[in-house]
Amino acid sequence: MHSYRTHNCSELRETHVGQTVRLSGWVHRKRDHGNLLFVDLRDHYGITQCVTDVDSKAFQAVEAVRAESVICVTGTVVARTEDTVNENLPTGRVELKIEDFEVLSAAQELPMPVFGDHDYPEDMRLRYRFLDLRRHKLHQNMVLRSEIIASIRRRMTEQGFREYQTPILTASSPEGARDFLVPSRLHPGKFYALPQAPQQFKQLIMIAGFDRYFQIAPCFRDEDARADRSPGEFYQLDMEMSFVTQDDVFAAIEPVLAGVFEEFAQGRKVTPTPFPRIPYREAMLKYGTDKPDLRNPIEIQDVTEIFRGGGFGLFAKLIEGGAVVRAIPAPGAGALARSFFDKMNDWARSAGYAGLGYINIKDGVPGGPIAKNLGEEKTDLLRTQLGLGDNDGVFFAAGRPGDAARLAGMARTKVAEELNLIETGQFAFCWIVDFPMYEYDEVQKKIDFSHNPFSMPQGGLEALETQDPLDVLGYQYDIVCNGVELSSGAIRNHRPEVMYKAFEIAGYSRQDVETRFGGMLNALKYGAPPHGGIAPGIDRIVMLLADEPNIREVIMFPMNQQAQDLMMGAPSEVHPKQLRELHIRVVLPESAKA
RNA sequence: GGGGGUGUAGCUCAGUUGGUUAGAGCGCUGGCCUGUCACGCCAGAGGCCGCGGGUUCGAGUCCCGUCACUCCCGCCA
Repeated sequence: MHSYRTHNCSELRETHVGQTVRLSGWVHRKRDHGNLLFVDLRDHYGITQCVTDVDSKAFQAVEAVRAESVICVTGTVVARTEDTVNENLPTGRVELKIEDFEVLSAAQELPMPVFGDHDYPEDMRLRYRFLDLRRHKLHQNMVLRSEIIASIRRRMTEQGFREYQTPILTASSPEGARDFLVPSRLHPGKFYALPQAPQQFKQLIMIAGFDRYFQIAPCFRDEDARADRSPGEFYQLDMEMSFVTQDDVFAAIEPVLAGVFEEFAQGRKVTPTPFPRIPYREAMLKYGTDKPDLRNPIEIQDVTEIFRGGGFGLFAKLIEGGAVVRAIPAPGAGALARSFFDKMNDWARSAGYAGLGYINIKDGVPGGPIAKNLGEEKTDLLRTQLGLGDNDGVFFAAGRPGDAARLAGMARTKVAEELNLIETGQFAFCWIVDFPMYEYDEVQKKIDFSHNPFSMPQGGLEALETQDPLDVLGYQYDIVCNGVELSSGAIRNHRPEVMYKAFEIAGYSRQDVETRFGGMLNALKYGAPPHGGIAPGIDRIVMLLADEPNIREVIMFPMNQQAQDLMMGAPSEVHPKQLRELHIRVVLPESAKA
């Protein structure tokens, strides 16, 4: 007989009755009746009930073992009587009568029970991650993550993509996020950087003629965390392809994403391909964001012209100064108490905005200060344009176009949440396309890239030379699911003369471009295929499919919000000898010295 | 760097307008229990009320500061 097990803890059935078997696993739960004792034995696969009584020589030892100890039990599989069958367990029609018992590894008293579905403080869960990972939900999330990644690999490979590895130690890139730096021992004073993404490498792979690349790629960015953004490191399905247009990239990645989501949807609906494509400017107007949640049925409309020169003085005056007014319909809210509208206004003010105006229509009669001052005729115009019913409400966000759109977008989400309008149980995908190449940087008072500077401008060199830079669009796209930005992508700029011009508009000289991106630029001068790609975030895909609100729930060993690994104790101080080897001297900030 | 929330037993939480001895459930320890599967019953141990200062006759409760965790803004081409 095998030293540890003949079966796993999810295998035994009535067909095994009478056999002598051996199981190993963790003591999930004990139920001690004094002279009769049940042990739920758990492993990765499942749970099997083991039983012993006072007549057994193993009884005392089993009674003494603590939960989460690892044990090995040998005994006979017996059928349970009809009244003691547990239909909730796949193994619930049988149990193991313990004849031999061994403790393979005793557990101390637990800081955090594994059994049950209690909530525990996150710092404790992270410090004892190995215990938390034993718990069913988290354990299943990790299995799901593995299956999703396997499915992605299969789907990419079936489409002719090949997986290639790219360096982890590379050069610091001058654009983008803060780099993690690694000091060089052999080259005093010089540093490697961990890749923020394999962006330049995958373009070089295309230039090297490999045609279709993908990688489940680790990416490192030294930026602050969010609930959907783990600090430090994350994974992307990084992909790139040659001789393609934007539509070709969509056609390649859509079936992979749709396929993976359908495979793991468990009854939830998935947007059929092709996914809707929404131009950036339309998204900003209708949804107030470039990552709209299309499960939310509310659409924002511009109502500036109705308020222009009208009876509601505050808005009319703002409009004179260049402001716009955006309307956010709130279906059915008109019948709600005034406190609902006041609460929304308070919420907007607490978010740092001047406030949120409203009209509440009750039994066909518009109420509130805006309706009163605007007058009946214009209020009717609003009702017609927005299609408001007899008991609907509407909120107004007024301000500079960017601010008004942002507030309207947040209000759209807030209203839908408050009114319970978001249709759950589905994955609503869309592409956001036609991002502008440039935007005006109010702080630096100059034109700057709004997204990826390596994207190909629509219209190419001619567009850059003849159009207002702020009107130039890029072959640049995002894919969004349920309001979560899964990825940005682009058709790349593979022509050096277009790149020089694109950077010139943003204020970079030829010399600047060569200094900063010499390697890439050089490669483009020796025959580069037109190419493009995208890099959907793996962690966020798993988060959506696992229906988890926090990215740490789908990462095996995550860091906390302060980018610390509480289990391993990272980051940590190092021995002075290590610093000397690396030619590093630590200069602490004043605040850390005390 | 900034704003919000939380911090009471190992864990989850309650604790009234400031009032005498800070409670419950789970877990832990001991006892009883031969069909449980959230087993049950009895008893017990376990508290710098995050930390520091202040107001007060009196602070878990009020004020100021600080620390930790978390959510958000900035940041993330």
